[in-house]
Amino acid sequence: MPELPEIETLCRQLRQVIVGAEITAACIIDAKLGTLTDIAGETVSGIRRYGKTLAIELAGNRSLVLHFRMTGRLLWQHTGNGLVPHTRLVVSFPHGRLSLIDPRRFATVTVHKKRTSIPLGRDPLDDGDLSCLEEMAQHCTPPIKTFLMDQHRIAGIGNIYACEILHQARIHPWRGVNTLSPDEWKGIAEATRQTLTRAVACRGTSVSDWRDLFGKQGEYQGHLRVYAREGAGCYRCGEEIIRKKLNGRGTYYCPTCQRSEGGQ
DNA sequence: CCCTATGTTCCCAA
DNA sequence: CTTGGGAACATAGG
Repeated sequence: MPELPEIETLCRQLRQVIVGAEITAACIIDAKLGTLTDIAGETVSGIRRYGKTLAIELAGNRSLVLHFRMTGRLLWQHTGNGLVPHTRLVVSFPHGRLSLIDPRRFATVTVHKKRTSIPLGRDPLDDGDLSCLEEMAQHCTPPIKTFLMDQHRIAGIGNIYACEILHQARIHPWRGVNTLSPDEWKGIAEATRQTLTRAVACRGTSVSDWRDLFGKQGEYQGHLRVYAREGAGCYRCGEEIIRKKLNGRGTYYCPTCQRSEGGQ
């Protein structure tokens, strides 16, 4: 579920709520998550994001590292009501508690020592300069959409935003990366920066499960131009939006706006 | 029963 | 060795 804009939303909201606070207890509800070394008594010193990975940094130079996979999310509650369905982990603070909710149970939680070093590619928001992408692409041939979603190259783009970025840049998802011109790369970099920035401003995309830290839906679903719009008209040219599979993922695009050689 | 789902990793074949 | 595809993970919803 959550891609870069959704994790960034959680990051910003968590900074307002738990930085400087002391963890009073951490309770694993779903044994599949494994066991957490004791973090009770630790103070939260900061929140960081690495692509789609979220790290809650602790003063004792460890961090709680979360990956939400498909359906994971976090919920902050001031009051100690009953657990909402699918709660897998609860971290308690004096002024409220943080729950990890995850119907499909793919999410992971680990405690890392010191500064987490996670082998990920460049962050499209933190490192504004994406000109390195063109260079990386010279030595490989995958379709541009596959390339954008490869977390070791650029970290944070998933299926929804890959589709949206390529529509904005007017590039066909199947286009081989080694066939793109410098101008097209500029367009992709710009579309990436703009799409992700706007999605963050909207607190993410709630097409199904996604909710922010306080249980509220995001608003970017109202701005989607191709994702989940199969058969509907392209807002730019009126053509019907197509959906085909690429690497097993539903891939939405406009066959007119995103026409190009080398594609299906 | 069928298919789909915002992610990642592993296995196997070419 | 590399690349690409599919399955697996587990669950809900249409």
